[in-house]
Amino acid sequence: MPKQPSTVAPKVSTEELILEAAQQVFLEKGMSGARMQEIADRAGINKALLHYYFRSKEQLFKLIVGRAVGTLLPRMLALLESDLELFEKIRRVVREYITFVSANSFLPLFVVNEINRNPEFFFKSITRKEKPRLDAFHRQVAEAVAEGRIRPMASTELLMNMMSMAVFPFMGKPIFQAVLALSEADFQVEMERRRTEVAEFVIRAIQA
Amino acid sequence: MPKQPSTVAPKVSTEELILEAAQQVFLEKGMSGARMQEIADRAGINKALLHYYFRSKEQLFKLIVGRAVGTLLPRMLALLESDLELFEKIRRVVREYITFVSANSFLPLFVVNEINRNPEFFFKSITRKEKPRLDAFHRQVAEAVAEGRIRPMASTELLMNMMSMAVFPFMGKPIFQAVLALSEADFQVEMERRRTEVAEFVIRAIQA
DNA sequence: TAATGGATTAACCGTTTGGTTAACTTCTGA
DNA sequence: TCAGAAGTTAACCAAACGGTTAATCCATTA
Repeated sequence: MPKQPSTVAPKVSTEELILEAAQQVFLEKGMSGARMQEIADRAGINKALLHYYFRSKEQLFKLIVGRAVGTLLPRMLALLESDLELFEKIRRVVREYITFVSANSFLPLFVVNEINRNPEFFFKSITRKEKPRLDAFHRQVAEAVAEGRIRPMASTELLMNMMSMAVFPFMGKPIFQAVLALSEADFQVEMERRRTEVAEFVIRAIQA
Repeated sequence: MPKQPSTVAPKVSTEELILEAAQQVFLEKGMSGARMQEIADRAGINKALLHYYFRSKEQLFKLIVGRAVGTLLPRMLALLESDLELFEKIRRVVREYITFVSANSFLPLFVVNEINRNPEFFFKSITRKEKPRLDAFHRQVAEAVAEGRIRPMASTELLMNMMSMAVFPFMGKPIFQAVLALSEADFQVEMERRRTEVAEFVIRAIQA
């Protein structure tokens, strides 16, 4: 038998331990700031064992980046391409994205950083699978404009606005906290409110 | 005489050369990714001379961060605290911010990174000068709400939305380019449009 | 139970990196 | 004109770092 989960120790595999530790360290410090020794320490293993499982720092890093991008982008694209009614879609997209980012607040900055630092790698890794065409979303917006349900507006602009308002406050959290004098609790309350308010803000801005 | 600008060589001071080179390298690679040797090379000088002017990498880095934060934040706060009429203020803030970030597109990501990596240092460095109270802006929004000129809306939310839409598209540029299939020229056209459109988007969303 | 192969470790290695030293050059002012 | 200060350099150093080696541990199985 390949696994015999003891009743006392949950016994997480060493590989998972490493990946978890690597994710922590890379998200906190970035590629160049991360240290293989620290990853080993947090995983509770030897540094040599790290190279035994993942040949090099770069390989391990690319794996973590792939995981991070893979949990952020598909989530967004799938909802945008669903066949929900436009306003309902806006509400769902904003709500789900803010909820997810709330629980993974270091992820967006990490992903944005790495994609800016190494765009070619990113381009390849997403076009390798299916090219993320937002045809349905573009069409949906164009139709809503044509039917006069919303004001003339490019779907690209709409998308940028939604995503910006959903994600950026988490990246700029310390800045907003300082400038707006928000405590930790204040900030969380604010983000909780945005979960619904951002969508309504967008809808008011676009409806005819 | 302290300076005798030759007619042939403009003769930039070594210190400025270093700061310029350091800014380039730090913005591109971050603190841990930057190399003192590369900064020296780009400044066209010896590495020892770098330490002669700026004792350590950390000191040089803090200087660059200070300069970066100092060119981003005051610009925003001053306009927000000016006594322009609210809608006009929104138009001006968005326009000026997008224009500035267009010309310094690496700066926001750098600043956001560093502030997240080292929030205490940032908090100190801005509260040391005058504390950035946005009293005028908060009051202005509250009044506009009371007078029924705009819908009930917290000024914090309004500020976050404006700033997010102005800044984030530049940080997420490669992502948006990939997902929306935008060429370099397409992207620039889009940003040019946003220079005015974002403000109108905000105004439509908030007006009663 | 002995052999096999994967898992794990301590010790080590070569390179890179931030920083220093000591000497040399250039500038400045008395 | 010349002495001292400021500017600049090549060579060097110790620490940190990613990565390797060779030996040991340990579970499986024949």
